[in-house]
Amino acid sequence: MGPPDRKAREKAARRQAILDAARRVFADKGLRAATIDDVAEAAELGKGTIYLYFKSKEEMFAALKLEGLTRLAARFEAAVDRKLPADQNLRRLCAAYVRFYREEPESYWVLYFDTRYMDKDRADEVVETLKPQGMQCMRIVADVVQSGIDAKLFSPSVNALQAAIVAWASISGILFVFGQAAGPAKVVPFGVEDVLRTQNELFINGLKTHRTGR
Amino acid sequence: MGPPDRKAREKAARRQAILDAARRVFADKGLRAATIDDVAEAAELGKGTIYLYFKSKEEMFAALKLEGLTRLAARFEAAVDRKLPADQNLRRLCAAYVRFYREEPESYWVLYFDTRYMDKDRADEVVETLKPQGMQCMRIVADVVQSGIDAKLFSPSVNALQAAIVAWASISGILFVFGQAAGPAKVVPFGVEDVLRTQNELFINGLKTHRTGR
Amino acid sequence: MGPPDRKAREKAARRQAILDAARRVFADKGLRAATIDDVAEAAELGKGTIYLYFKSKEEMFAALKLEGLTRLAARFEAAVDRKLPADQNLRRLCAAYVRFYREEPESYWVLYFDTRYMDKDRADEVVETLKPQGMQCMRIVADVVQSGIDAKLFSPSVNALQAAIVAWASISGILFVFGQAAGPAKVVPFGVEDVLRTQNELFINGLKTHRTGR
Amino acid sequence: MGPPDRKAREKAARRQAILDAARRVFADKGLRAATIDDVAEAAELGKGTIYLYFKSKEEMFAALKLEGLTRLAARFEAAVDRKLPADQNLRRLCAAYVRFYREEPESYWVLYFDTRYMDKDRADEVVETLKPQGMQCMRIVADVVQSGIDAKLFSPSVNALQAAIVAWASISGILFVFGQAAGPAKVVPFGVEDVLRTQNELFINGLKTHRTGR
DNA sequence: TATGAATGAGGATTCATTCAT
DNA sequence: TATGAATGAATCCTCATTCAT
Repeated sequence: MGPPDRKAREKAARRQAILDAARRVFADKGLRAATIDDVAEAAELGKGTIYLYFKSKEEMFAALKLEGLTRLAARFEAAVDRKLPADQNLRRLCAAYVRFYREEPESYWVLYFDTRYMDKDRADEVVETLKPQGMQCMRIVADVVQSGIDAKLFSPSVNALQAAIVAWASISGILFVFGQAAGPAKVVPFGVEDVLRTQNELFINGLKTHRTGR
Repeated sequence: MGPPDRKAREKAARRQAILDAARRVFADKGLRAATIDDVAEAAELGKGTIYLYFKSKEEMFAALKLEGLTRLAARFEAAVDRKLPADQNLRRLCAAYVRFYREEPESYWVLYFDTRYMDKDRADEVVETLKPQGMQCMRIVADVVQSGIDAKLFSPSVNALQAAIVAWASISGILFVFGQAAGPAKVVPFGVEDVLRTQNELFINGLKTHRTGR
Repeated sequence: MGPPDRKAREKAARRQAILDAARRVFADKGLRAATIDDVAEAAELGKGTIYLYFKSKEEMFAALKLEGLTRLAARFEAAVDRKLPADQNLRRLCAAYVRFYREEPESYWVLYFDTRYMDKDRADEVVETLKPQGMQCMRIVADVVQSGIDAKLFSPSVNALQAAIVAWASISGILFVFGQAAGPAKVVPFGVEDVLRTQNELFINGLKTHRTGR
Repeated sequence: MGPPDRKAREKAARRQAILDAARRVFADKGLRAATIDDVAEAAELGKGTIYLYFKSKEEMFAALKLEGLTRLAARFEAAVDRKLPADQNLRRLCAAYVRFYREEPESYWVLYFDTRYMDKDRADEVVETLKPQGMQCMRIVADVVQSGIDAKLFSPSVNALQAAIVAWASISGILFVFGQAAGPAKVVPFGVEDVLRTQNELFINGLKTHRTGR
């Protein structure tokens, strides 16, 4: 715990401060319009300093993605109560996701921003970094589903991990589609909450065993 | 049906040719990186000519969105066979969507591109233009769900239109999440088809009446 | 007076119609912002047609200049009444100029637009075209001054032509300076009419013989 | 004074260097044809750098206008010698203006460039900035006229400020009209100096009391 | 380590002019 | 003669990134 350690801690703190500033700026001006200058100003740092902590704007995005995913994982972790039945927990997970979306929308949006437009190499790097957190999120959901299967609440033919992905992607998709300024969701007379509730019930219901199989 | 008619037809054809070129360019270089110059070159036209047909890059995007939605609606229309049971039709609709995504991915991606980053006014305009087609897509799905309810295949407590949105957004979300170069979906050992099949079955199952309500 | 004559007359009329349209457009949108398209539309002609009558935008400007000068000369001609004393006539000329400025401001502005920025050759050509009309305007004023000298109303040491130029340029200068959106004249609490009246009286007074020479 | 002071001085110097380069470029290529690239090249700076010092091309023009006016005010200030009679001082002011025009014509021309074609808002801003300097120029001339009135050299019925404006606008007008590549002044056999001398004498003479008022 | 001035490639858009019909 | 679709050079401005201090 000598000086080099303190140095490292300070460096990490500064890096975090930049990420926080970036998130604020993106929330304000939108992902597209925000510039490095904006971030630097918000962080009360020189523009050049940003580049001491992030090789490029893209890397900053990647870091933000990772952070968002980490925050989401933490919310998921906190949402699950092992003493409750699986369907209850799924509802709680869904609610946790929605709160995440409501409370820090830019953390949500940054998850879906721009990855499709990175170079392949860059993208692969990012994926590599994101893998553990992404997996953890999936794991939490999958575990809940599995516990439901184990408790005979859900059909034994369900693949827990696949179901977790379906849940994740469905909810993400709904939030995404509703979050767009223009989008198919704008043409219907429902709010995002209504649709999410429906999705949740259909999903949970879908996991259960039916008298009449298909 | 004299010359003015031919003029109009030629104008429409040229416009269409530009849209086709644009779609190709976007598929090649990605939505973000593509420039008007690229489109002009692909269309074998001067840069200025593009502006005779589209007031701005944004308007071109809007046109592309509308076109994509129209194509998708047509595929949906063709996919439904009223003589089949509702669950079969839902599977066919899902398959149609996936084919759309496979066969003209850029038509899919352009639907979700950039709307969140437009000015509010511009976005509202675009929404207004897109509404009819968007509604039609939803309608087709909703009608199938309703027919399932009427046939007692699905639970009477289901709201057909909401279910349609859930289906739409879920599938869109899955495609979106899997289409990302980097994304949570990259961390799991399944292909998009597997997940879509699971989603489809869960969804259809979810619509059915259970012995045990929740 | 056969058909070729009619052709020529029609051509001239069309040309005039274009100039009229151009003047209207320039008055509407400002000299700078007006495009050939605007003129064509205002003239209810195709854009290409404009080029059948004017080799270039610049030539159209030159034609407009000539026309403006001709109109001004006509107003000057009409303003002078040989039976009145010279100072009266000078006031009438000044008033005629102001009316010109008030009633067709674009004719005024076009006189001063852009000439400084033409190629030397082009400018010389234009000057050559403008010379007769310009000279005529000067002549009218100079004749009035000369008549005042002859009538012993004005000092015999005055050079009539130079005085005419002074009058012309002074009034033009005042109108110009006051017509600017931003300009020194905007900082003073007088209207253009006040200043013109003052200029007029000072000028006329200046032409008269003083008891005390300088 | 420390480094921040030096920084500020350097920044101001660079800004000034850009303005100087701009003036040179405008003198070379004409106000219209000069581009930001030209200015950047002349200043031996990158194009982007210009935008660090001036928000837009228009702002650079405004700065140039202000600078020109300030230089002119300084020349006016220096030209007046309170110990001399008012008519002498008026001649000296006129001469100072002409020297300004001869020695830095682009400073003169930029004063009259483009203001008529700015947006109203932009123009108002510019006027606001220019007001103090513009007023000072007028003041200097008006004070001289007033001193002539006080000394009974000029008529007591003269309004000093209006007379100042007349003088200013008349001389500006003459310079403007003679400076045009094409213009009415090109048709007469006098040089600008002749005409200015005439204007000067007529003006001064006009200010004096006549035996015969009108 | 921190800075912010400098950079210049890049991109959207405009518009005078041409030319095939 | 009349047209208007096509053109592309020209221009302003942005912003991620570098680098000397």
